[in-house]
Amino acid sequence: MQLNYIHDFTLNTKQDFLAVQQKLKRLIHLSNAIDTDSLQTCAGVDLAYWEENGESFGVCSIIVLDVHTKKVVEKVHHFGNINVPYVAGFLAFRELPLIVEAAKKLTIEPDVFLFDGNGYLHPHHLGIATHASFFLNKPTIGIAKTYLKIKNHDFKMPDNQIGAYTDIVIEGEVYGRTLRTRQDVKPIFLSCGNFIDLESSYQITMTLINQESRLPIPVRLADLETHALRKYYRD
DNA sequence: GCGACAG
DNA sequence: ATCTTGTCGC
Repeated sequence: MQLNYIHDFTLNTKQDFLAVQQKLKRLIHLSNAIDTDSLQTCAGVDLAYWEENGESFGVCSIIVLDVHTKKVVEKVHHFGNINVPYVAGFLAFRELPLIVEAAKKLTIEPDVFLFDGNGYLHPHHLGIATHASFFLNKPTIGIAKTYLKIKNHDFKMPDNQIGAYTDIVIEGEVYGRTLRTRQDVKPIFLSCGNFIDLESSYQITMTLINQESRLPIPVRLADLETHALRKYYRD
């Protein structure tokens, strides 16, 4: 599978993007069970944006954590131009160029990557987490803060208890789950990225939750880091 | 024309 | 995502 398209500016129409998603869709594998105890490291990925002289810039941060000590073991980032506009359903085409470059700077090869955005929970099962797996060749998990409505299907609110969830089933297929990671806090929307099953994704996500945020630690830290980096690059 | 719309 | 002040609560 040729993946250099991510830097090809001729691939910028919705039809082109759709064609790519349809092809990659066949290569998704969600039956792989991964035991949390067998993991060593996991990474969180996020981006921040800003405008300067009418140009769009972005910075991607990847934070790698030791799963068991919860300590940061590596931190990389990549800053650059943003050329693709945000269109719901096509987020990956906008964010992947910076993500791929940032990932190249990693010396550690994380066992799993957690993304700020959907994975399989997507109209074509190709949210950012799933799409990115084909570049990283590693298991990925999607963590979205708001719900992306698919086929007019609404999500069912889980109980107000840590770990409670309701699966998002659309036309008989499980797309992901609405997950309460903290009590009295809005749920997150979890879905497989690729090369991992939903149950493992759930276990890993819950293992990475602390009192600081409803988001798993690596994603939260990457979010904070991108804001700090933006402040740095702006000045 | 109007509303929806991951980040 | 980003632009932004105050404000409620632990």
